[in-house]
Amino acid sequence: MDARDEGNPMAKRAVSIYDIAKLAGVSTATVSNVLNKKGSYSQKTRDLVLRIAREQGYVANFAAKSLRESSTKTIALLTPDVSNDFFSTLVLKVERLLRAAGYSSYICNTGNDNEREDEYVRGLISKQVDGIVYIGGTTHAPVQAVADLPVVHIDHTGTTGVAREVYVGNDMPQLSYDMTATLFAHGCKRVALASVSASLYRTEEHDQAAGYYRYLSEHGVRLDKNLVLEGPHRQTSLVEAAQLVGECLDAGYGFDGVVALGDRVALGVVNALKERGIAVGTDVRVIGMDDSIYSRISSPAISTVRRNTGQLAKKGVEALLALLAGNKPVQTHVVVPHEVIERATTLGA
Amino acid sequence: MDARDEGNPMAKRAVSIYDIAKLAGVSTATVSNVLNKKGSYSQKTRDLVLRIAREQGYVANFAAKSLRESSTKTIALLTPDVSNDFFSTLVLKVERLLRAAGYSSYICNTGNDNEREDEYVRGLISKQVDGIVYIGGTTHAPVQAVADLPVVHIDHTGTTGVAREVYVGNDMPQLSYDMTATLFAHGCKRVALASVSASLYRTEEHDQAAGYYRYLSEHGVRLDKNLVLEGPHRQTSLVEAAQLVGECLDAGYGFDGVVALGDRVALGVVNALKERGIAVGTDVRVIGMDDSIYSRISSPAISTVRRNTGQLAKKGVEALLALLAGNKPVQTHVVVPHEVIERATTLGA
DNA sequence: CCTTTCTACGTAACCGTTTAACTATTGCGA
DNA sequence: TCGCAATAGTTAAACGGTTACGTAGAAAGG
Repeated sequence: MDARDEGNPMAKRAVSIYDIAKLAGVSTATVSNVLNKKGSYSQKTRDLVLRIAREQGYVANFAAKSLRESSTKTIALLTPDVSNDFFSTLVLKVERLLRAAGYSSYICNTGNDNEREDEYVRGLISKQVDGIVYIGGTTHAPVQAVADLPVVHIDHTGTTGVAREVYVGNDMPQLSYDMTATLFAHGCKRVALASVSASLYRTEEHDQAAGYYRYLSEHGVRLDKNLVLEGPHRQTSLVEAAQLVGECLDAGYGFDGVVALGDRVALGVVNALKERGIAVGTDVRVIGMDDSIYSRISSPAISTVRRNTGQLAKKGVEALLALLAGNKPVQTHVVVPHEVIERATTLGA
Repeated sequence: MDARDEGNPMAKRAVSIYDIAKLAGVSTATVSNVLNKKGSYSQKTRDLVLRIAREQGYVANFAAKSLRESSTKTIALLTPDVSNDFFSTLVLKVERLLRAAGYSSYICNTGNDNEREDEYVRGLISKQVDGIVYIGGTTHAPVQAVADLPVVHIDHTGTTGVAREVYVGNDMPQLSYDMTATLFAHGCKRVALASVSASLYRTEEHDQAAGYYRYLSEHGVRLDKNLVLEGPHRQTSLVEAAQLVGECLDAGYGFDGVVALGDRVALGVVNALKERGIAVGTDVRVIGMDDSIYSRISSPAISTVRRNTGQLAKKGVEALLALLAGNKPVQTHVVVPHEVIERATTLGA
């Protein structure tokens, strides 16, 4: 009886390169060479080894391989909330591109909890990931020093202080500027700002609001603090947004346009307006942001800003692959253009 | 110069147990023992090793550890679509429970592509995951034989033919039965069935519809084929549902209730009805399923069925942990109770 | 004082792969 | 015929941990 067959009969060891070598009557080196198309071997040996490998259902031991090669061909994707439509879209697109490039992805949901994030990162370093992609949101505390891994931030603020680091995102101030401009272009006179996302996006959100303020000051519109609707940051941004808008209306602060920093927020606003019998798209125009499912399922459909997740993912992955290849990135801050999508809530009817 | 310091200066090797042993003047065995709280060592040695480990920023090499132990403490979570609210909730809850039990999760998005799923599974076996959890949807083709790993299915149909396998889910036929019963209890006479989810859930969906048919036959209600609204299965179940309902109305097939197999479908139905000026909740009552975000953001809020993701996750993880511990599962099919949540679309006003 | 039993380590094998370095055989040109 | 190169392999070390087993020294018991 082969020594390797002993022990717990339940736990039948997986077949290894060693077993194949034995069956084929060659050395493990040759088996390895054949399987990796390296070195030299005869056609006959190749066929034999391949046949046996298939017959035995051989599958390489990843741990052994990455221990030896000290490379895992795995990238960690850190995102605050995969159940967020925008983020999960981004995550999925990044994952697809990485897979096409021969990398596996390790999807981590941090819940925007810095402690959990650090815990994750420690685990990831232990797991020897080859790189890290932060997707969405903000990391408030400086991110834990991340060995010397390449890091890419997609729609994410926060720094790791690592040498090889690239940021990919939209020009958020310009984005809210364009949203505001769109409403004024439709003749709106009093435009409110609604921002009630979860605290996840605080820093980013601050940037976002900037464009609203800049538009007003550039166009000589007096800022009315009563029209800046900012709630405490809870999960249900939608319900909260509806509430804030309701309170604003009930308090008699009239407005004819709403810049909503997020489609969920916009949807809450639209619902609140509808409930009060206000004609959305004519009496009050609303624009959201992200071109997420929420803007499309709404009735009336919500105008929004497409942030171009496809490009964000593509540029991010390109940057990461460049870093992994050891190249210095061409630019450390990549800006992806956005696009205003007008629908019923600004066009009316 | 230490031999281990040679080579590419960029790629500074991570500090290993070997380095610590050298610095502490002990053997690697002792270091390992201290770090794992095994074996015996003096207080002095313990403190010394721990201090050096901390100072050097030691982090264990996961590949080496799992190669030696042939266990990764990692579970694969296979789900058709993480951007689906219901699935991602389930995934997140399962992940949290597993982490509490000391397991990492490897989240895989199969896109319900059997080929991609097989590719994933091969990779997972290579990565030596300790177990697999299928979350949501259906695997049409028999799932690839999955070594001898424990497998748990949560809200998922399809078999791996593996020895240690447990199913956790709701009683779907009963669920649609209860949905139908709810509408009839409100006095509805003609109840339609709308099912337009993506093909992801086909088998499961077939089960789902069963309760609708059973209710009708048990209560002597004649089945009107015109009220069974089934679209070709596309992604945008919402738009499609709205379209189907619209066509049905335009064709003059009246109804006063809709059983929608999914909240997205229900939302599409509600939107279509509203657009035609039909009073949802009084003229026509609608009930969805999953208690997802879609039912809550709708205005009017949509009645739905809570499937209890908390329990689904909990029972699933419990079963998996039992299997991992080598125990035979108490039951191979666990049924989690559901609960009808009535909101405005069945209660009116 | 001798034997036994602990305590506190050290030694070395092992997990499965890759790969540098080496060997043996063959072919071929000069 | 000799030398050289190419082909087809083999051997053994290395990756970074864990752990069975060995052992030196101290304490304890008779």
